[in-house]
Amino acid sequence: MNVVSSKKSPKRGGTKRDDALAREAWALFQELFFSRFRPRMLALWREFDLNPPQQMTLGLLDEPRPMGELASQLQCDNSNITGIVDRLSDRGLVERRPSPGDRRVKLVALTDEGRELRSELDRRRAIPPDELLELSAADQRALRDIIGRALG
Amino acid sequence: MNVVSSKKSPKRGGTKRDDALAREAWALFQELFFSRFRPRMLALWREFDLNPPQQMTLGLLDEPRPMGELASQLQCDNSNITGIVDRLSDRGLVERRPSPGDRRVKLVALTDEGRELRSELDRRRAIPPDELLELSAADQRALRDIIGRALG
DNA sequence: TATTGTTATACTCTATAACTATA
DNA sequence: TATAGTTATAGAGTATAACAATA
Repeated sequence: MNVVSSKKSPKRGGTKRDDALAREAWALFQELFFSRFRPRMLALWREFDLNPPQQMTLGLLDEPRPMGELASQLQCDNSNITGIVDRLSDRGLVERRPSPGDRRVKLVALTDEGRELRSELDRRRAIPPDELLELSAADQRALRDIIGRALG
Repeated sequence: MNVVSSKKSPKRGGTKRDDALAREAWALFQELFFSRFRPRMLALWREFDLNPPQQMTLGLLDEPRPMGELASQLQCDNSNITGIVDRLSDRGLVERRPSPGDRRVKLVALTDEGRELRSELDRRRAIPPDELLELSAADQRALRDIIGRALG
């Protein structure tokens, strides 16, 4: 993942294509994520015996959601969700419910057990990695504010 | 992925567990990655007909590497690499070579075609997302510097 | 004996197409 | 006719265990 651009900005600054700074920031962002944060996340999910789509599905179930909405959030076909929800359901973490308005729709909801697991997962997910904890308070604040602006 | 902590810092500041800023930064970092950057990456990989492990494997092949090293970088079992490399090899993107020092070891190397695809992939991966391009130059610079410090 | 990579097996994810029950 | 979810099928990722070749 060594995609750091070493290109320098042009002599006449402020032009339309002067994206050298953004390229450097993006390269470092990717390196930080893939080399440090991603392995940590995978380990956490494994600890809860969840693979990525299962983890993502639980993460979406703040409230009951239709199968189709889960599919679009997971960027996969409707048919995949059937199996994913089947397996979470076999573990007693989620259940299917009828939808009041449309009898074709099934809502997926957390069970009590699923809610417990999801809470513990949220608690653990919210703990910042050492790389962020070791930054100065000023850096932490600036990072928070900049990412907030990036999110619009 | 709504894991933003709303906890405020304690009255007597500077204590050991005062990590509220880091928690906020981390929550926003995760939201930015999962809701904006990850879908973009998946789309790019799909454009090249690569799934995540294949994309990761090509990304590691700056130079020829033993199967076992690929396995440890991908955090999967040795046996999985056999199939992943088989399929990349069937597409003519990589090849197995003997290792000079140890006849048990096989080195995986990019073919010419693999090198071309990998270069194009790197070029596309290096293009910053709009969320970063639209930040002010000051924010881009600060982000680059802070992430650089986080990486140590 | 230990290690590298493969094979065999089983389970899960993923996409496509055909099907059902609703709308 | 169109839509939501399922089933059937096939290809790919993943883990475990057993294995061959080599160290």
